[in-house]
Amino acid sequence: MAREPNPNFMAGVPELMILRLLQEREMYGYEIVQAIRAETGDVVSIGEGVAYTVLHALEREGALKSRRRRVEGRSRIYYALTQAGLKRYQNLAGTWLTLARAIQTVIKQDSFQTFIQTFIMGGHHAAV
Amino acid sequence: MAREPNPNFMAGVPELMILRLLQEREMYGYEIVQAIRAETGDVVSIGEGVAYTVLHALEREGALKSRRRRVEGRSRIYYALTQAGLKRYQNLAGTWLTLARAIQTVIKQDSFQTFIQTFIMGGHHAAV
DNA sequence: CGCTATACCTCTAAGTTAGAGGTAACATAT
DNA sequence: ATATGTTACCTCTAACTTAGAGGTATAGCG
Repeated sequence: MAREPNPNFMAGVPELMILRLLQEREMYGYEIVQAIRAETGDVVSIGEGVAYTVLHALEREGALKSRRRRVEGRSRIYYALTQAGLKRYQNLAGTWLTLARAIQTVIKQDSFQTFIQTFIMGGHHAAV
Repeated sequence: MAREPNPNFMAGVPELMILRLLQEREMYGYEIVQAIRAETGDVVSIGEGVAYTVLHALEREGALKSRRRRVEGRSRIYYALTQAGLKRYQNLAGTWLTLARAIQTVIKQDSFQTFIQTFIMGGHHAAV
């Protein structure tokens, strides 16, 4: 039960990513976790525990609805966006775009340091 | 003691913003809170409680050092980055740039919805 | 049969944040 | 002098998010 110092770089990102995916098509938990990694090139990687927690919370709040399906002999719980869920995604996405822009602007003001980060030190990974 | 549902859109943003400012010059808590609002055009607005909590934590961890100064008859506690603090800022900034870029890319894939958010619904504000 | 991958789930510890609350000094206006 | 407002510091709690460990069960393959 040794716990890392936990950087905890962000909040709401898992939810945002999940809503983003479900806005396109119905998906199941396990699939969502893999898809987020694939979509962001591993920049964002959420654990299964977080994924299911978020999915359950969103369903409880009416943003998602689920149905059990048997596909290729496997039992899966597919989640789909409700109208409320779509609205929630649009709000979250809007807020994040604004925030992401603001942060980039502010941080990039030290261009020397950005140069180093981007071209010399290379990429970064955020374990969500 | 009525509590809002707490959107809690992000984590680490207050720390990032504070380090960013102190990387330029020595500042005091109250000043930092105003500066963040000004710098981001109110997109990011951290409460005093959060600001002082973060400042104290960062000092405890050796990322900042403080000194009490009397300026214009007012007693202020000025915080400055240490070497460790600078390093910490550079790491955090790098991670956030990458994250912000990834999120923007992913979200902007639904361009219709982005169009609406950006040009029709207008800006968003995030209370951190 | 044992192994791996799929697929679901729960729990705890640690962390962040909002917001309410509080103190004190100074500045200006009444 | 007193009131009000601003500056400037601080603490506390409740709510929430997250990481990570742990657990179950089924399917497919060698």
